[in-house]
Amino acid sequence: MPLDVMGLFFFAYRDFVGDADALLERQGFGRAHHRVLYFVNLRPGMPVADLLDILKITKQSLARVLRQLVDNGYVEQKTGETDRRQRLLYATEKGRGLFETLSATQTSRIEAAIAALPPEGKRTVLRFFVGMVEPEDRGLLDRLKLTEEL
Amino acid sequence: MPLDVMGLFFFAYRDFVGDADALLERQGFGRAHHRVLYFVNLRPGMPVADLLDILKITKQSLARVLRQLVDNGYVEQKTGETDRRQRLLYATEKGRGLFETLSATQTSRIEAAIAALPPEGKRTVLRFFVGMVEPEDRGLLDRLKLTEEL
DNA sequence: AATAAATGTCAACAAGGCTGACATAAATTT
DNA sequence: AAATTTATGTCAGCCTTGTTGACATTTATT
Repeated sequence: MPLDVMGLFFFAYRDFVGDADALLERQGFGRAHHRVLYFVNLRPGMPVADLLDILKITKQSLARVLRQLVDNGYVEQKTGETDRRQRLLYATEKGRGLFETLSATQTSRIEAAIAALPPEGKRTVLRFFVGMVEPEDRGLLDRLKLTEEL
Repeated sequence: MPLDVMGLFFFAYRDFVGDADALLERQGFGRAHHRVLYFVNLRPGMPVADLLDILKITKQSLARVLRQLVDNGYVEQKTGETDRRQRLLYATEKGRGLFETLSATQTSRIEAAIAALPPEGKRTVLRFFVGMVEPEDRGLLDRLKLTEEL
């Protein structure tokens, strides 16, 4: 059993998400807000349904977090042009700023970890991650343009 | 910004921990119970303080989860021999069985992901994980013997 | 004998998951 | 045109698993 992979995966993720926690708390936000900010920054104009699919949470859970982000001016919703039922999500200038602040420590942690690897290290790690994702969701990774280095 | 690493890390961890969720629910347990089972299986005889340090949660949070595991016969506590204040944690036969059931799908997912990598792939991934962990906790990884393949 | 350490316990609270029910506007189908 | 489906929102209540603070017990250390 690859117990070492399981354990190190746990520790690595624990410290990866922990980076932003102190900063988030100052805004009265939590990890759920961070995840939304990440995806809204990554692909501006994403409809609510896509975000639900990605986060694999219920619309009621998302609604709570999203409302706080909208009310505080970090995210804005625009009616879709082709389908006017959709609410497309965009980070505001303020939202992009917060996301960059939250990402700063995560970025240096990731870059340092990759810099210590052999030449093809980053590609190998990314391929491992893709391999861990449910096959039916791998197309989503492509659509989000997360697999362009592979 | 290594946005791709952040995103793929999220998806990979989401599906990794998701594997056990359905099985856990049948026992009335959650992810917190799984984490405890993992470490107690990995290093039997671990004192409570070490587990608190690893999980980075409060003793009150751990106590609730631990009590359920003990009450249901998955974990047992033995008084430490050298220091009789300690309660050393051991998985029972039942606890080891549940852990193996929970790990089965995770194990195949990990092994498939690694099999698709180049020869040194597993080492590279493990080194990345270690690099993501807080330097002050890397000694703990060694003590848990999670870094033996490196 | 006094203090510190390892653990447990009670109580109250918060974040962020969940379900179920219902509402509205816009698109699609019949 | 009417009926249905889709995308989204909202209200209400529940659960797990985090949190803090206070206090108790047993054992080790000073």
